[in-house]
Amino acid sequence: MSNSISPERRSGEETRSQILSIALKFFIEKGYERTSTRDIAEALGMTKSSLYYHFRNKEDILISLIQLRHTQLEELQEWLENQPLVPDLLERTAHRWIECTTPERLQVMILSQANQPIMLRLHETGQDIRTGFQAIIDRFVDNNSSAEARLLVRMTLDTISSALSASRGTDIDFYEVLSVARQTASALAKLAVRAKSSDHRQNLTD
Amino acid sequence: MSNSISPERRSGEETRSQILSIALKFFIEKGYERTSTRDIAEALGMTKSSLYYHFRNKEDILISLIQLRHTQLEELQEWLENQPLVPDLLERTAHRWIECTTPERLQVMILSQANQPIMLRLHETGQDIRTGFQAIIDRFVDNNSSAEARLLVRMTLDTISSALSASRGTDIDFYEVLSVARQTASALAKLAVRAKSSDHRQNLTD
DNA sequence: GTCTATACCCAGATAGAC
DNA sequence: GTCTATCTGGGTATAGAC
Repeated sequence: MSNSISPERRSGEETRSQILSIALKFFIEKGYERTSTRDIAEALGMTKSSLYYHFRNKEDILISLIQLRHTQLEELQEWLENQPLVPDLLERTAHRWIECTTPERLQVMILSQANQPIMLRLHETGQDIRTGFQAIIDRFVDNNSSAEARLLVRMTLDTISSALSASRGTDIDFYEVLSVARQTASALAKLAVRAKSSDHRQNLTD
Repeated sequence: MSNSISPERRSGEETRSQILSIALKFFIEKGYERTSTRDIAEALGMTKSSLYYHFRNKEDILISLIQLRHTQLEELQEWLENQPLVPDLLERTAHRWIECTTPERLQVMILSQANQPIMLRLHETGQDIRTGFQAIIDRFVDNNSSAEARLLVRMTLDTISSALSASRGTDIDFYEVLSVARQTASALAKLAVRAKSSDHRQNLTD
């Protein structure tokens, strides 16, 4: 994580993670578009063309950062598959997702929120977190569910994002964001479950 | 709002709003960074340098679009000043804010969410919506309030954003987003009021 | 395998003619 | 109010040094 440049040659993997680390720092500070490959390269004591040995292009660096979250999503998916579908499962799933959020992960979430055009392109090729979420959401809603119920389930699992984005520009810290995310997840889970059961009643009378 | 280009000379204000209208369309479709000034200019049958007569730079176009929302925020502020501080005022304020949201406003919200580095810079100079929100939030919380209570109030007023961002990439429509925003605003308002009164009890025992 | 030099293209922006 | 010409700087491709 150090900025100092070792005079000796770097090894491949190490250089790669140094690039990612510096890039995350710049992307958060100045934004992706306003960070030039030159900024990143110079901070590491190399030229910008060297970056192109490790990454296909600038966007590839951003995507690599964003995809660091995938492992935890897969773990959540795996855990969820083995759980029985009880009424409070949605709330427990949301809390589990919040629990495994580290400060580094929050920074990556900020990055994702700030670069939605790129997230959109990732979404089109099915490589984004949101697509991974879909599998989880499908556990809770089906084709008969109303749009409202589907949206409420998604929002229940997305309270970290909401809390994070509401906290932007304030002095509210990491733990308070997570605490509020937990509280709102519980409240929204109740709404979602209620919407779903009202869908069910609706369908019976059809 | 028409795309067709009139052969005769345009008048100043008219050209300006034509530029804004086309720019909004491109920024939503392709994103701000991937829209070139050339795209905008050619769609209007002019050259890119002509744009610089009407706007200082490309960012100025985006900022002008985003600030179209300000009027409604001021109206909300004015209304709120004349309301007595009763327990359900937060919920009613949130609903009122949701009620005055048009489809065009939602598009501008998508723009704001997608361009957070620019929003951040606007925030630093106090020109953004979030700063305007602060005055409203101050009506509900004071310096004694916990960070959690402050964040919950902010989230209560921000449910359109949350619902909108959760609906991205789905086929959920405008009215469903607003309906869910209303439901979650009511649930969050209750959490916020509860957090505030628990702060109060806390302060009494200090 | 790791990195540099260099050249290219395109986008944003400016100056000044009409 | 709009144009042409031009500048600057960033991302990219490639050849080749170590």
